[in-house]
Amino acid sequence: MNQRQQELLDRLNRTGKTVIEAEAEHFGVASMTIRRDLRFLEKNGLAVQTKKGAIPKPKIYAAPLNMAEDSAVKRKIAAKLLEMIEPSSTVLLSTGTTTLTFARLLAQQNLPLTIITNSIPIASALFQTRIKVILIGGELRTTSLDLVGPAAEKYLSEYHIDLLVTGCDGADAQQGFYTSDLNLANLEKLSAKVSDKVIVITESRKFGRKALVKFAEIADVDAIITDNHLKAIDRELITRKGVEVFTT
Amino acid sequence: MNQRQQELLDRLNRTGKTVIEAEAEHFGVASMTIRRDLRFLEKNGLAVQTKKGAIPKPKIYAAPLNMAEDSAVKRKIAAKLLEMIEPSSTVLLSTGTTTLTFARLLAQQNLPLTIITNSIPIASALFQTRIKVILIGGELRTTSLDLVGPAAEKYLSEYHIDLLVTGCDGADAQQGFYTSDLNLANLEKLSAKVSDKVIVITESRKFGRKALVKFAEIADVDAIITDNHLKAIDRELITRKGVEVFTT
DNA sequence: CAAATAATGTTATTTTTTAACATTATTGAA
DNA sequence: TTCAATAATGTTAAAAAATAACATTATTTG
Repeated sequence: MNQRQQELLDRLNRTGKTVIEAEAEHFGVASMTIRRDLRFLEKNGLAVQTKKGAIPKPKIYAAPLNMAEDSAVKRKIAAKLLEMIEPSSTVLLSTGTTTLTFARLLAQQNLPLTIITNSIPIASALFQTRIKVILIGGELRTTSLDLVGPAAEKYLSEYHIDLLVTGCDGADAQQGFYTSDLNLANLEKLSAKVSDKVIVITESRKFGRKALVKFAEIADVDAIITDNHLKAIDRELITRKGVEVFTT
Repeated sequence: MNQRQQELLDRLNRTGKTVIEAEAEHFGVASMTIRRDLRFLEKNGLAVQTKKGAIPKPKIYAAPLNMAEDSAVKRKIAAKLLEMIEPSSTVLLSTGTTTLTFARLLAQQNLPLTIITNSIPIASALFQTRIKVILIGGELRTTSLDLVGPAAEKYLSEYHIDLLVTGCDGADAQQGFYTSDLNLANLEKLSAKVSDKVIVITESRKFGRKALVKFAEIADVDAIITDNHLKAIDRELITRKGVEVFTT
């Protein structure tokens, strides 16, 4: 990589994008040269060519972040939740793919909020918005870029939260909510304890699937937001326990 | 957003990219329609148009991660530091570009270590390695994806650290080390207090530049690692205070 | 130094993108 | 329901961008 390509990459990384014609002029070279540079950077995994230039190659967190495909169902659930958020409140947003979808939606709004989370992808999604972000410390899970463990619990225990928003790996209309990680289950239990209100957001297909550890009873939560494929019998069971159900 | 756009976005997120002509065929519509869809997705911050299609919008602001250009100087300093690391020790790696370069080097080794850090880029760099990573919680700084503030200090105060490795924004051979953020300075002071040993790694060009807040005296640290352009007079002043100086 | 090689520039050609308008579908009010 | 209004999609010509191929200029190296 030559001097010009180095500088080009630096400028690209600093500004977030580059435009061929402008760079050609800046460096005083033919635009074909910049095109060749961008091809080179792309081939080496440092950039992705766009319409008239390039952007930096999406980096480090890309994989774990993309794994949370923003499905249409999740986006609808997130939109429903958004209606219920009080401006200026403090919301604890637990790790998960549905909660991440919600965070991305939040990032596009202009709500004054404080978000506390144990998920690096969620914290990143809210980076450089009006939202004040507090990341819970703890041990980094190698599977999902989030923070759990006793240290995380200790950290969280000092806070008071208006609203906890969490997802789940499995749910049962009679039994409650499940997750597949013991450490995370402990953190979820504590989260509910320090929060005034608890909302679970989850795709309806999670109902009927149990996972490793139960972290909450149905009656422990105030509301569930899910999609409109929730079975009538499940809905009935849940509302009978005094828990509100919202569907998309 | 209509049905087709939803599905297009889902496919895009699942596969990581999309090609106009292929999608036009898949949906049985004119390629112009897919073009319009991609424009729409781009306008809504969900995708970035590329040469013949689009990729998902990079989920995280890339600049602070990339800003740590791994300069040759920084890589040499990092290599020097690596020689001094005790296996199985607990190292506190503070936020900064030079420390990030070191983290990237660490990720390529196979050392059993525990790294505690307040930097998301550093934690990410060490993701999925043999290294156990503990991320200090706290308030997310909008400039640099790291965590500071009273909560971070409280969290850190519970730990005992073998070695603190930190950089600086400015240094003076008589006065000490400077940073440009008050919150970070407080955290650095505390970090030194809970650590047995302190090493500062910094490019020599930082000497002679003072920044907003002093966070340590020269004599507070055990060693300084820098490049071989450190002025002889500075080196003399530092060693006279009983602080070791290593150069690349 | 001179041949070989690499980098850059130039330009004609191809491909992609856009804009503008035509056509078809959808909506909503009478 | 009909029928205008509006929105979505299709078609095509024009513009812009990207490429390939070759010319020219630097740079290396024996």
